[in-house]
Amino acid sequence: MPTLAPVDEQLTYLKKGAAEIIRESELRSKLEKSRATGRPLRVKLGMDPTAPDLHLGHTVVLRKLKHFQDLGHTAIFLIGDFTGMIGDPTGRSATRPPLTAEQIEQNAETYKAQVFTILDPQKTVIDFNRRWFAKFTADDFVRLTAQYTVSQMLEREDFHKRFEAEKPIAMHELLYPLVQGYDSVALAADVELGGTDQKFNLLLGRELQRSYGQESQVVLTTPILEGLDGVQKMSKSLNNAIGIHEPPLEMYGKIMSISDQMMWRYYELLTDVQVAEIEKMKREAHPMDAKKGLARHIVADFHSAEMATQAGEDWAKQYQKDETPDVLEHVTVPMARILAGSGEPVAIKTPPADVLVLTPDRGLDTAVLVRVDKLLAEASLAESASDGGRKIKQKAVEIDGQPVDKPKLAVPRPTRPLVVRAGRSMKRVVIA
RNA sequence: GCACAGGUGGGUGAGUGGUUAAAGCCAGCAGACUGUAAAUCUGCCCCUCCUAGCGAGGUACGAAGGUUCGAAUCCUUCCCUGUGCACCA
Repeated sequence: MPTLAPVDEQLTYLKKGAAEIIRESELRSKLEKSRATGRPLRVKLGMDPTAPDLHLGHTVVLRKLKHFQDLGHTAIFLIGDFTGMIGDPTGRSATRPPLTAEQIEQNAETYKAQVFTILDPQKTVIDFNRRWFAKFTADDFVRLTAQYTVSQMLEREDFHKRFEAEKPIAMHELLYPLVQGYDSVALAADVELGGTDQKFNLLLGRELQRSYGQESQVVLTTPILEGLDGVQKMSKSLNNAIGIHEPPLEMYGKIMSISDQMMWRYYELLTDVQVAEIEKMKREAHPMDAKKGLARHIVADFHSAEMATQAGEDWAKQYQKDETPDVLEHVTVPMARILAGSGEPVAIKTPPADVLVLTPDRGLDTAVLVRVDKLLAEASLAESASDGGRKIKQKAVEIDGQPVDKPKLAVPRPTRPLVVRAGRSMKRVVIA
């Protein structure tokens, strides 16, 4: 194990981008002790394998774990396969069906892969809380629940609010923090990381450790990243998220669409750009250039520098110059699903008024008629055929650069790929 | 178990028998504008079909039945949530 860096240096590094550290003095003394003994700190970050697709919001805390890892401490990524089995009940209408063991395993695998886009696989300890909860007896459970009281539990803000508002609180929801807190006991964690929304749970871990005769962990929270709207937290279900596996151009474009104000927060929480440098850009750089820089940083992190550059060029083509990007998402649409009428080839020398004939096809004799609204729906450029029809009416659709104002399109055979644009999104569509 | 109060579109929240795919607001989408954005203005915002039209049909107000020419609106049963009471060998 290499010698750990001086404590002050470590602290500065770790404090950057942290929302709160409870308590900093304890972290300092833990760091000091660790440095003196050469024993790295055990740093825990837990996630439930319920939503297997990570987005940039999740990476904020992962990056913090990485920081600990960079300093030579032990990063423990805990997959809450037990807690995941219980099922997170926050959704109001339907109780989520409990995940099966297979789903959990599957999710855990995809989790690992995604987490390693940030963490160093060689140095990361992956653990599962099923490892200890599978052996938990009813006795153990009673002992665990006896460590805490209902009123203490109700201090938690969301429980409190729901209680006041006479909204339902399921029993197992109350159990959740206890179970999560016990993970820290089982792992003998020195530090636990989490979003600020996890504060209560993390603090509970401290108390439980004390109850079980351990030294309390230090809690370090990271801010919850706002999504593309700049207001609500980033979340897939709120449709304001940037997934870490999104294609470069899409990722780049989404970052470019955030507000100027939000971009600084993204700089702070999602890049390693120094604070001083960020401040300098705020004063001197053109917002658009700064934002392009941000987009390039982030795309490079999850793809590569080359792809980031390519995405930057393509983005400029699509949104600034109104050209077609070099790298475009492909999608194949089965002809049979989008046919208009019988699907019999028709003469297009004199096309009906509701049929669009693309310029290069003008001289052709026959073609098959397809419905543009369905084409959009099948290519995921519209939510449904109805939605596609609306977009056509709103003059949001272009095919090969030509505005579409008709419900049908003449497609000659053999078909060629078409560049279809619906509003902001654009795809290369192959009709097969 | 009993009583009371509730369950409306992605979210809020109107609507108590009939110009209603269901007000308003928020979110979302599209167009104009722009520096990508923000702000602003305009249109859209369940699905399907087509002759693409202020077209036709089908679904929709917890669920299922019923009353009625007609129900989100009335009745019945059921489900779910909350509160109070009861129960607690």
